[in-house]
Amino acid sequence: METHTKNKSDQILKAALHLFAENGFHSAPMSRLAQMAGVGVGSIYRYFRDKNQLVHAVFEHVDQALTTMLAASFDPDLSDRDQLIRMLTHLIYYLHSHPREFRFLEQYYYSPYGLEKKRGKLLQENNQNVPEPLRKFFFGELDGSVKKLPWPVYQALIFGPATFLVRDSLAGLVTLNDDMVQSLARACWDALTIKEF
Amino acid sequence: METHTKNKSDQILKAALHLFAENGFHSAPMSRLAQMAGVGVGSIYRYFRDKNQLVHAVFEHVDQALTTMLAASFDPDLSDRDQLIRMLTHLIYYLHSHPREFRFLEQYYYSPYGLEKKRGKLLQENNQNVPEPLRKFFFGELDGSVKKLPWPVYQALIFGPATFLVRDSLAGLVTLNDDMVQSLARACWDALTIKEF
Amino acid sequence: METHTKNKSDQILKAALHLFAENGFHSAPMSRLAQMAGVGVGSIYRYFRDKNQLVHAVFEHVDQALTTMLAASFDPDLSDRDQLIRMLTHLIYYLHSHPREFRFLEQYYYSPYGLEKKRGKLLQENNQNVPEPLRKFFFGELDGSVKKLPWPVYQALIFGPATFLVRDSLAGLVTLNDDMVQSLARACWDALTIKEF
Amino acid sequence: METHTKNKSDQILKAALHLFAENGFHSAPMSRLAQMAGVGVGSIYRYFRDKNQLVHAVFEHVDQALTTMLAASFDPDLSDRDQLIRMLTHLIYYLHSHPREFRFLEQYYYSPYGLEKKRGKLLQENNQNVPEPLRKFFFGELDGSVKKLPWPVYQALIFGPATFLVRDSLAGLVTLNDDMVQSLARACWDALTIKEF
DNA sequence: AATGAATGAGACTTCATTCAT
DNA sequence: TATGAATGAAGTCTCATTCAT
Repeated sequence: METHTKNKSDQILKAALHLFAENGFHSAPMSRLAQMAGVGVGSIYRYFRDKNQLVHAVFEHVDQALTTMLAASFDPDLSDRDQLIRMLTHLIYYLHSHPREFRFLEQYYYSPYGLEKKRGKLLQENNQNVPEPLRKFFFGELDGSVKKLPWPVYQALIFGPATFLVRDSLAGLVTLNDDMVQSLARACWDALTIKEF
Repeated sequence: METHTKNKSDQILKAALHLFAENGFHSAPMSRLAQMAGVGVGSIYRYFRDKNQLVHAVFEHVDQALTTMLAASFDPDLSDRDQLIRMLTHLIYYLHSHPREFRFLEQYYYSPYGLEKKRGKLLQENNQNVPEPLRKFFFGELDGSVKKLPWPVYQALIFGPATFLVRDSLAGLVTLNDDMVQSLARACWDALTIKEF
Repeated sequence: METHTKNKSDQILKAALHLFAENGFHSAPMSRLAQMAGVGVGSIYRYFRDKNQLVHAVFEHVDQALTTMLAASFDPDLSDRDQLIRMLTHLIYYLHSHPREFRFLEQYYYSPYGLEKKRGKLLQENNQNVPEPLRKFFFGELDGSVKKLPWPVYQALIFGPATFLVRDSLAGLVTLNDDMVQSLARACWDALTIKEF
Repeated sequence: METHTKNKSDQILKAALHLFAENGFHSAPMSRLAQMAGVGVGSIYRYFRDKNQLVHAVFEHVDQALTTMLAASFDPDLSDRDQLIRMLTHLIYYLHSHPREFRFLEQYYYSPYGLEKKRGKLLQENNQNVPEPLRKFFFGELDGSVKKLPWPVYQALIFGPATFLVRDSLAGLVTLNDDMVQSLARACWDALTIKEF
């Protein structure tokens, strides 16, 4: 009974993620949310100032989990190429197996909510959230045969395809399989490296 | 005297695009929309059954313009590589110079509205909207040194990075320049082709 | 093409009767009404000041037809008893075979529309609409074994049962047959006459 | 302190009865209704799903009270004739002294609202609402000199005249007095019984 | 701390009526 | 005379938020 408060706040966050992802922010009344979380409507306001703040809190929560997962995917023994492929593979499978989180993030980023938070983006230049060992993958500080590219291009090349694929998969347009994931991750590496003639 | 305000239905569509892109679907009351279009509220309902239908109509409109632009970017004299680079370049500049359309499309796709329309996606396998000469770029029917890839991977590699970059640009995180656009487009081609040692 | 105007007004009246009876006054938009009548919306307003007046006009129309039918049911050769039975029989069959008129009248009488028109009631004491030969049946000026009754009671005893029965019939609660009609009409006569011990 | 305003749901029901009876369903906006009930608009929707359901709820309420009153009019010591007369007398006086209820019922029955509820009619064959001791009066299971009549005819003869009279009375066409009520109730009995020569 | 009844601003939509053609 | 596009007042209903218990 000690972590009572923490539990209640988590229940709310969980219900919110569920409802937001499934119905969109605007078809997720606080009342239904409270019901789903098993708490009173008023209680939500004890933990979150208002609905806006709740939305942002859900984002932080989901974002945090994603970052943690990415950091855990790091293996110092791998080459840069293998590490990149590993990270992308993990990313794709994670998002694919967490469809609520993915759907939430998409709605969040591309809605007015997300724009308020422009500067909170995961992939921003000196974003403290990026786990140290992965920084070089985010900002293009790789060596060897890797092209010198502006970092935004670098990020676009790495993360654009992965999210695009997961999107199609969750939309039901594609059935994901290992072959797709592998070939996509390898192609991303190819995009970064210099072609030899 | 009849031509000073285009079609009334177009005025509405235009105002809707504006408001939806700027404020999101749910902060765009029909009343404000009518005001911005310079028509009575009731008039909107003469042209569009309800708000939902208006949203979809705006999508069709924007989607159509985008498709037309892409088709116009085709030049039969170019090699596949150059044609791909040209198409991506046009796409990026178009989206960048039509921020309302881009913002609208993103909100639309990643909102419950867009999901209703899942199967209407621009990039779907036998989407009639894809202009004929560009089909090979959408579905990976390129030859030479191009990898055999599942088409969803193919599309992800081509369109993922471009939209990712435009997104960052319009979010104010990046200032787009020709160098970025060129290097991104070239890298996309590299992602598709076989590395030679 | 000569009676063009008359026709148009009648078309409107007819469509109005149809729609009012079927949907109720408030689910009968002028636009649908115009459409059903095959005229423009604006045209209705050339023949009727506004919707209210149209409703009243439909009433006059229906009321007129009913009165005419009743008058035609009079046969000077019959005894008072047989004449009453004949009149009630005709009334019941008429209403039953004109369900739209019946439903309209009921809605009209028991709605605010009808109350405005209180004094227009068919059965009012010196209502000019009551056909002369039938006045004695409406106001109790019958002789022989007929009770002396206040005229409102008189009317209630005659018309109350008939309308009640038709109501149930049109509501689908009862399937009308000749036996019912006959026994009801005879019972009405019995209600008016003195019981002998 | 809790008893000074009955149940909030009852306040709403009462205001609704008032407004519906006086103005008709369609001139009784939820806002005015809320105001009259002394509650916020939103509160109505806590107790009733929508306006339709409110209308039906008012009906149930009124119908219940009427049935209760009728049941209370039963006196086992009276002959069938006296009991019928007593019941009709009570009915007439009740309706006359509850004009709002009467006006509401009429509007309800003869409007699309009532038709939805066709089969809920008070006088339907095996309506559970009919109080047991009165069933024989509703369905014609009387003996002695009473005619064998189809039950719809039976009901029409009993209830048709009474409601007809009250209607005229409340419409201001007649001033009700005991003589009228008595003579009407007796005549109803006469309508049911066999004439002896 | 927790609750949920109460609230009312504001959203969407309908439809009687007008008026320029 | 006939039309129907245009209008906006008014109606129904939702839901974020408050506050007394």
